[in-house]
Amino acid sequence: MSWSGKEGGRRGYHHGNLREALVAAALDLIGQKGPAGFTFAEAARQAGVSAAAPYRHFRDRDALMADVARRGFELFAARQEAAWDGGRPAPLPALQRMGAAYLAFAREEPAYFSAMFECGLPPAYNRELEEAGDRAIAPLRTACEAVAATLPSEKRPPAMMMALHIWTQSHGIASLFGRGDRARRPLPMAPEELLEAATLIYLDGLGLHRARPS
Amino acid sequence: MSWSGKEGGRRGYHHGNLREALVAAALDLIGQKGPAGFTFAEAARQAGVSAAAPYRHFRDRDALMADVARRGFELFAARQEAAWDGGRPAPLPALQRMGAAYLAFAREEPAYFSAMFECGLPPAYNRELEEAGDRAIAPLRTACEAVAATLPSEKRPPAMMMALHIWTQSHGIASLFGRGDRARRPLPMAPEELLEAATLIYLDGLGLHRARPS
DNA sequence: TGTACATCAGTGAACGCGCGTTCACTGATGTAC
DNA sequence: TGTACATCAGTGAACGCGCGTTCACTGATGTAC
Repeated sequence: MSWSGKEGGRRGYHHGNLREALVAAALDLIGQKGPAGFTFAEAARQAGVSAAAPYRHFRDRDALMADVARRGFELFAARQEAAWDGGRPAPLPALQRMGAAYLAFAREEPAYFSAMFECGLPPAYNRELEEAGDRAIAPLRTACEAVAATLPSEKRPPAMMMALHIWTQSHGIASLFGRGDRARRPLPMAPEELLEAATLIYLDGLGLHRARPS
Repeated sequence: MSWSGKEGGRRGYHHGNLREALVAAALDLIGQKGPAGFTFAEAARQAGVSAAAPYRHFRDRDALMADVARRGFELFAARQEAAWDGGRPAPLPALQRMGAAYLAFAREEPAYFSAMFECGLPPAYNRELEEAGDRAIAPLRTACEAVAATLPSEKRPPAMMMALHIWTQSHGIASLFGRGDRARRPLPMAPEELLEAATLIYLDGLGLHRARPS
């Protein structure tokens, strides 16, 4: 990332990759001070350009924020997809991996996480953001369909409801106890354990029979 | 609330109840523009005093924010307590009422809700805030103990784990889909239904036998 | 009941600051011929 | 290969603004006697 500005990567009058550098700077600032403590001017400074330069690439601060959030959703979706890994070796452990991946994302990418969920912009700020947000839940939905298919058909729940249940459960744990920034609350156990137990109990309630650890 | 300033409630040189008026103004501003869009100066203006006056009552902006959050936790705890209502007529429906109360709080008091969970202050900003936050989960813990007591003792889960599962599930639904402000996401059903279904399935998974609506 | 006085909760002016945004401009790039 | 030129991505100075915070101050309150 020689264009991020911090390493003095300017190559002359033209920056070369200012758009990317601004995103990197925004991410860095959001990570340090939260979504509220990030300003257009400081992102420019960190990228090594004048305060007017960002206007060539983003309409305003919100537009940059939305782009960061959009990228966050894309990255998140890719991580979820990777965790699912086609449901190998079996849907249940793969689904559990997705839960762990959710928490890992919140911990390791707190800047993306808060841009996605706590930046104050409406989820439908623009079409790109809205669609990225929708796409981000798709892998979980797919996974829930596969898990639901292993249930007896007469008590098979709607996959979308399952996905929403697991999504909101993961999100609640991540945003209260699993985040990587200073808003994290103390918890007498690992967030991963809390989520894994919740998911197992939930799936039990759906009739998924399995060996339960005593 | 004649002291809130908006109705011109000043009674003379001394405000009379500036502390409360500042809290009311903060709440109003947070509700309108989110935690980030609330400033000390504007709270003073809304309370009808000079910008220097708030310093007689709060060390700085964060201290006022923390006080709003603390009051939010107190109010929330009272609402949860009321919803539980001693577990009448039975623990399960009373627990369900608490879930509904969680969502109702998020919807009806979005300003308190975001001050409590999204203001950017650490949960242990000061002792008062930390303790109020801890007290806020107590009613749910009590409820979970009562529900757990109805389970066969050999598979009775730790009440604290149950409470954390239900808390985080409620919180995830509330903060993604159930909030009363513009950060709310669309959902193809009522958040209350989503939460109620999740709780029933979860309790089923814990072995709580009940008539399941087909 | 009246007066003196300590205490307190406000004022308002001032300060430095950083932000967002606009503007005419200019240096660099790349393309047509 | 060289030159002219259009386009583009930057500059830097300027603007108005609102914020946070400090300061010496002053008006109101309430209490002791």
